Amino acid sequence: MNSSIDTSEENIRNILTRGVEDIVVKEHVESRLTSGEKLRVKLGIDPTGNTIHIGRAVVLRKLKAFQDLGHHIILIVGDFTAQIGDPSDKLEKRPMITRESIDENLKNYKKIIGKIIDVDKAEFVYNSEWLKKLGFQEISELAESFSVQQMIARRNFKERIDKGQEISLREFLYPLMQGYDSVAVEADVELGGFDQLFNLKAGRVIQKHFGQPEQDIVATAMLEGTDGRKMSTSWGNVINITDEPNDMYGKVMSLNDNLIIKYFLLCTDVKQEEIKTIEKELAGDANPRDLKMRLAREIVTLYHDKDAADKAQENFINTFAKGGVPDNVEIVKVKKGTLLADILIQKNIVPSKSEWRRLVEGHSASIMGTGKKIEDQFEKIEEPGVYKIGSRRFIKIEID
RNA sequence: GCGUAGGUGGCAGAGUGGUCAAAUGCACCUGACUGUAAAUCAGGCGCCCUAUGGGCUACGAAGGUUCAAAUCCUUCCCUACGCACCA
Repeated sequence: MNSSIDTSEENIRNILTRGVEDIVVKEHVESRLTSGEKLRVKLGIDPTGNTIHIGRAVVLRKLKAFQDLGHHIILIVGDFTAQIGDPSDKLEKRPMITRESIDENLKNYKKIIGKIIDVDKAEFVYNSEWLKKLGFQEISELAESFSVQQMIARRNFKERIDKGQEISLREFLYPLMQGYDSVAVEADVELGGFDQLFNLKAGRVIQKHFGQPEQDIVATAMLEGTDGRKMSTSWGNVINITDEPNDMYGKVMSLNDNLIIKYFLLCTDVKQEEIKTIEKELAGDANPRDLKMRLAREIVTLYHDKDAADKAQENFINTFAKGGVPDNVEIVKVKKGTLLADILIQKNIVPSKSEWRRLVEGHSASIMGTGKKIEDQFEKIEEPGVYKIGSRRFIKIEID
């Protein structure tokens, strides 16, 4: 019995339900959590990205919940596996990554991840440490535990096969490696996104092979991006946990209405009963905007602080609801008579003169407060003021 | 290695000598409408030029044929699929 372990029923229930898509051997984890043992909780992290978005944060927050209960958390840095490319979240082969960029990224990663978990109390290990040492004999033995049928039945692989796309044999080895990680750290529980389920389960198989007790698995729900599609950096529908408050707030506000509840559930600490109330309000005649504002505040507070959230909200209301000026507008001093287009391009507000011409033709540029639209692409700056281009690009111009 | 089909704008995908800065869809930008969005409708979507016009760059790379090439030829590079090799 370890007295530092929190075994309260409510917390345990929360940890096993909220944002959880699937649990393998639910009763088993439940009883272990209740037992007061200090569990070794594993999460594999991918050191290739340089940002963390709130979709990935879901599983990290789950890890944090385990940490808060007093369990030992272990983050496996997949430096070895990254060289192969995890097929779980892609329908295509992933490019392999170099050693140097992994080191570089980890430093960065730790800093970011510190916003969620207590990095000092967490254990970080590189999986190359043990995977590098495996010889062909061991690998063959590991491979014995899986069948080709199992592999090709996986959704990701199956889709690729159906499309006639190539699957490298080494991609089949990925689950073996991730599974072996569990053996190396003697994991009691492994966390992961629902898309990882196959790999997570592989850990059980391999642990069994090595005579270890099988780990339990907690697979978290997947979070859609702001537009409702899969969250992906290349779609631009991503909220990064390192985003500036105003930016983060704005992105949450641009969320599809039907994702509000899911975001509350997966991305905030708002109590579940309270979320139920919000759900009712949403079904009633509440303005979704207001609930979204609440959501945005919660999220900004989580990754920045309450003060930043207040300011971001004020800024949002001011800029979008009232059509005012955001508080972080860039200010430039220019000489009277300067070509407006030159300034805008120089400041990267507008990418090219052609683009600027189109914007002017579309009546998208104006001087705030004066109601003056800019109708001439060769407009010269005659008066100071805040120039608004489109709905969200601003620049404050002062006469030098 | 042999064979086949291909490599086109952010992506998908038409075009196969001039009418092609390149259809269409997605994404993106702008306007209208709204409740911040979404949906819808309208416009735009290589760059440059004070321009209902002109120039430049672009269809894997390099050369060539032609008055004219994304389109034809040559070489090269790359991708997928099949066959062969491994047996």
